[in-house]
Amino acid sequence: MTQKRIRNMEEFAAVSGISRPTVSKYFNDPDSVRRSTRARIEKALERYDYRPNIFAMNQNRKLTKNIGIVVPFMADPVFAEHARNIEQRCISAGFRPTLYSAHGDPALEVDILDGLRSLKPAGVLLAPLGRASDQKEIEKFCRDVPTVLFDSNIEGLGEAFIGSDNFSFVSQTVEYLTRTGAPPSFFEMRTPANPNANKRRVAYIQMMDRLGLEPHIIQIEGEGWAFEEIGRRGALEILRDNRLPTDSILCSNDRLAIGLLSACCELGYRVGRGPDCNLRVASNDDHPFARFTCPSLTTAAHDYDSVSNRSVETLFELIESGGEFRNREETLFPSRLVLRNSA
Amino acid sequence: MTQKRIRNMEEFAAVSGISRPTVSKYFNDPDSVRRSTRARIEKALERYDYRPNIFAMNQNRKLTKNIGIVVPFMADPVFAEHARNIEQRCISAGFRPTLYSAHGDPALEVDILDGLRSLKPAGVLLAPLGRASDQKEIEKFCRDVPTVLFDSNIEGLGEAFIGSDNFSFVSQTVEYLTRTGAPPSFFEMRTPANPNANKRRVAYIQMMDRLGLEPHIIQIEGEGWAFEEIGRRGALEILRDNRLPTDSILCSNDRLAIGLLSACCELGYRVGRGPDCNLRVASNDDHPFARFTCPSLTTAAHDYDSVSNRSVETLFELIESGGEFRNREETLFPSRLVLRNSA
DNA sequence: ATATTAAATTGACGCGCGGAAACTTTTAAG
DNA sequence: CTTAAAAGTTTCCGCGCGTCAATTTAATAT
Repeated sequence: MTQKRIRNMEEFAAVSGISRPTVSKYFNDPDSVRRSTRARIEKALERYDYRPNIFAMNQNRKLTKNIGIVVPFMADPVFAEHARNIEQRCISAGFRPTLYSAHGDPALEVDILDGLRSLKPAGVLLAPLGRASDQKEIEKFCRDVPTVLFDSNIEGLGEAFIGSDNFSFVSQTVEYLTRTGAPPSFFEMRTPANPNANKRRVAYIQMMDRLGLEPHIIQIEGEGWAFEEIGRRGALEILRDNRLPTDSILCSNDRLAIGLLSACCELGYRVGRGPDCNLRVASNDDHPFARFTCPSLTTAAHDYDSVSNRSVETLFELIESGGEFRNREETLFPSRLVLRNSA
Repeated sequence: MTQKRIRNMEEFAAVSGISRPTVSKYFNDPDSVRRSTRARIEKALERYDYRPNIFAMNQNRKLTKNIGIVVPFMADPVFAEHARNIEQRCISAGFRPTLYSAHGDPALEVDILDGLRSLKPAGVLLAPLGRASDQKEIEKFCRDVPTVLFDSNIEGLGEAFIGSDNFSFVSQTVEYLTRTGAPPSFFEMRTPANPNANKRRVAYIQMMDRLGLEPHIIQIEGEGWAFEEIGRRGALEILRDNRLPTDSILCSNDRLAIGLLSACCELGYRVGRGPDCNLRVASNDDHPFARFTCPSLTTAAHDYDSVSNRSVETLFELIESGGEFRNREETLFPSRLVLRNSA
């Protein structure tokens, strides 16, 4: 089938009967050449499996087709899902996405951005670690590379932010819990890694005020990204010491809730809204595993698809408009309450 | 601090007082130059933040410092953990790892390998999808690129395989369950995506035979990588139809077990080894969430660290020995039984 | 048919680096 | 102090492609 191996664009241009500069144009943008020549090139492409040397391509190009996707913690399935969505969309748009995880480590996050810079990416989608992030370094990076932040906002960084509306989350869960039973305490880490956590606490207080109820916040200790274990340990203490004012608890996020449910299980608490239950647990995120906890977790769901879709769209707009927006827009998507069995 | 921006290696060589070819040697291998010159270069490196153009570097080099890491499904925290380990080790060895997930899609797996090929990687660590993988394409890839398989073996593919000893898993869980109670049924997918699943079934039968017990295999329907949901649906049927010969069940893997526990919770089964329990559930893998299920999951744990460490070491050996081994070795690590509360 | 415009060709240069050859300097060994 | 080996320097070429200017060819309009 393949008569001879094509070594470079020169040779490929020869066998396709088109000049090399035109072939080069084609690979940069297939629509930039006439339909007839495009057809000829693609016919040749079928017979000879040539692809331009990616290193030589990117060497001189001002802008590559590379896109960096950086998430804070890949072992969290939420980010794996986001990554999958974003990756696919980038690929279909003709870009070359590369996925990175900071694995919860701010130094690694900086290293990733550093390495990314030398890939001359057309743009970067960054879900930062948050509080732990080295903001100065990220700011430096954003000056050099068109960057869209998602999931976790850092004021002023990046050309845009796309995330979820934390108030929408907490207001719905608080409203539901108070309407159907006792008002909830708020269960969170004392020093949360993620800025969304702070907004959720504020939203909780605001909602309780609005309902004329006394907010009650339980802050547990723990550093790092092992939220389940932190939630479990914290919950064991809380439950043993009987520090809950009511039978209702709202977790800042699902991973903490998973840990809390695990603690409930250990201590023999019955979680749910049945008459024989002694605790109601709700949470925020709709983690992929929230469906499979015991009992299944009532939670406010991210609009994952919208967030990742809009993130990608925004990045494309950013790239097309030369890497800068006039003003930094923050897009927030509301949540959807998912009623399951835990509350 | 930085007097002027360094544009290329030529300029950097000038300011460091070393000739360009020597500087080039340094960047290929810092130990290949004299200590004194290395010191001079690194002193210059502190004052000027120059780094060689990665595209120009890789263009002519026969072998790059790139390493590809391909996992079948990143939303499975097991692979996220593996990836983290492997990434770090590659970086400290001076390589440039890039992480890819096939997201359960065989076509994407092939695309990833295809894209990887054009990165001229020094080597690739591949955890294949398994049954669904396009074996011919993977074979082609392995001919071009030094590849080490891990986690999931495909007979004859890659220069080596590093994984876990499935017999070690199942023998321990079966032995434990039979020693402490009724012999277990084996709960698995009828068409498992992963080849380890088949080996586990065989091991189960073998162990039951050895103990003079009748094996009982429950095969549930379901395609894809949403194991938890598949396990849950399957378990709901099994439990409703009362198709369990004993009160003991061994799941092929933890993700199925998580689904099964979820079903148990829904149907009000009490899982555990207490006198008031009506089901014992054990499993294999020690998934990061196995600690947090209700009840916590008794399972045979992968020696994750050993597998990922040995995989990386093997790949490095492979790279140093020119990309080929005399014979394909398969290294299997035994499991460790983790007793928790589900059995 | 001719004028106009769009697209392709020709020929050439440059990107930043790897690598080789021939030569010079430094280092270590006797 | 001599000598050979090791390391560094100079000079050059090539990698594969982007890109540009000048030119020719093809498509579209008048």
